[in-house]
Amino acid sequence: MGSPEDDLIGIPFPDHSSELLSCLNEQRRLGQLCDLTIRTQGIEYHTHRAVLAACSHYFKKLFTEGGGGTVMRTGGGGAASGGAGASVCELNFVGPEALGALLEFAYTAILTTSIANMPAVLQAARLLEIPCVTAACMELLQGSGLEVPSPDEDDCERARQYLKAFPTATTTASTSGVPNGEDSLPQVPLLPLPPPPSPVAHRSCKPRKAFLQTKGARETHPVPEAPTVLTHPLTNKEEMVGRVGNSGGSGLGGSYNPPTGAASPVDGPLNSEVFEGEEEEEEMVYPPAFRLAQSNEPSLSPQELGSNEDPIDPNLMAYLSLLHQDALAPGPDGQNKLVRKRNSQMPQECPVCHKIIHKLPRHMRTHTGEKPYACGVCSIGFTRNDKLKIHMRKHTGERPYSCPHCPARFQHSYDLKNHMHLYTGDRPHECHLCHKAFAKKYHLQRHLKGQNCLEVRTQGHREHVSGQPGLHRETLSRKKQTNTQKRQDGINNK
DNA sequence: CTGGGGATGGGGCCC
DNA sequence: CGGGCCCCATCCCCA
Repeated sequence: MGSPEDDLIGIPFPDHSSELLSCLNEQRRLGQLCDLTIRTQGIEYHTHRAVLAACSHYFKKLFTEGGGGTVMRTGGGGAASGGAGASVCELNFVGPEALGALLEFAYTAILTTSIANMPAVLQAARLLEIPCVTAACMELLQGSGLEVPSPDEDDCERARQYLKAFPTATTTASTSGVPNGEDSLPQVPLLPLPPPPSPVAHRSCKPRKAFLQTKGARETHPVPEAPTVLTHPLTNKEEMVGRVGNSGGSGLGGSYNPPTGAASPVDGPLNSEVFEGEEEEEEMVYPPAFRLAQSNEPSLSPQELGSNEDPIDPNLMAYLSLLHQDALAPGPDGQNKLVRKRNSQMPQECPVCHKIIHKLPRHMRTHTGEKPYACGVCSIGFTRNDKLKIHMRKHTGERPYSCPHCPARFQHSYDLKNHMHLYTGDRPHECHLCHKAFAKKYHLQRHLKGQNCLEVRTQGHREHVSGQPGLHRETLSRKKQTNTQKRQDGINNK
């Protein structure tokens, strides 16, 4: 009998985690199985405790160290009925926009927010103890030359107090789950609420405001801080908005669409900070992915550009946001533009994978998933025109690379090069263990990876031989002989 | 298991 | 600064 490890196989399902998250997000959108309602400044969000606890240390403490676990049982009965009867958290120390963005992040791994709202999101991420978001926001703000706000002590204290008071704070919500007035929700003894302006509003955002004004790209939308548009194509926001029939909100809360039917967060206190005198909506310069999503080009749908199954790298979002900023950069500053232009011609470090790339825009399409060049025959999309051109050879039958020694013709130059190995006898890829040589590197890799190399097998056994009595040296040597014989036969046949 | 062709993706370089 | 080409890597399929 072998060891237990011999009997166990592990079958990976790489998509499982993303699909799981996607399902949870769907449940959240439909209000299904939600066992918690978060309320902040009159806005309610239905959500799942487990998801929050998995993302946020604060929520984890809230639900596990406090009395949340026991309370949850009281509200658990309603969970299956679509969130009715779920527990309610009052988190008035976090603004609705920031909370919406963080919830979106928790369920999609995509942080969708505006540069202007970034400080509020940062503060919320700090309070809720979501380190990766905190780090990403700080990096983005620093990279943008914006002020990184220091933690708000008042909010921190309120968060702490809420954490302490939580065991007695949660209870069942109204059966409807809809904020249909001030139903008798027990309130957590919190510090006095600040006046309506959200944390965003009362923070030192004047420089940012001026910054955005000089960008001249803020608009007359009801939301003073539209989410960074660059994130739109990379989340399936349009689809989501469309599905719930909310055509109005482009803000974070609006995109989240809390299923309560309550006033959209876009109508929140932030509106008090509507920028004045910015009536003209300038044409925004979007990154290619967004242009595609906006246009009628046939290649990409928003889902293809980025879906829940394909969460965008935070660094990519930062890059896109910076692109967006560049697009909004003040025109008269010719020098800055010159610098940017020159930089764009030089090899640049990819903000996502950190490789040095000569043609960064082209490279970025590999991260955004943009495939603007679609085959007219089979509709396959390509990131580059030259790839489409090569692909078209498949349909046209064109084989421009012909072998000088035989009638063989190839679609790809590299295939011809591989083919030429036949005549040169060149086998440049040699196994360093068994010294078997291969014409193609991949064959060597397959040789090693597939445990085809006798030496790999042998070494592997030497390493585990003490723990694996089931295999004997005798067997190994027999196999070795067989393989050697086979190789000899092959050579002789040739 | 190996060899060969096909297909696709990505980077560098030149124009 | 994008288009086009070349080269390379990787994977798949099939004999």
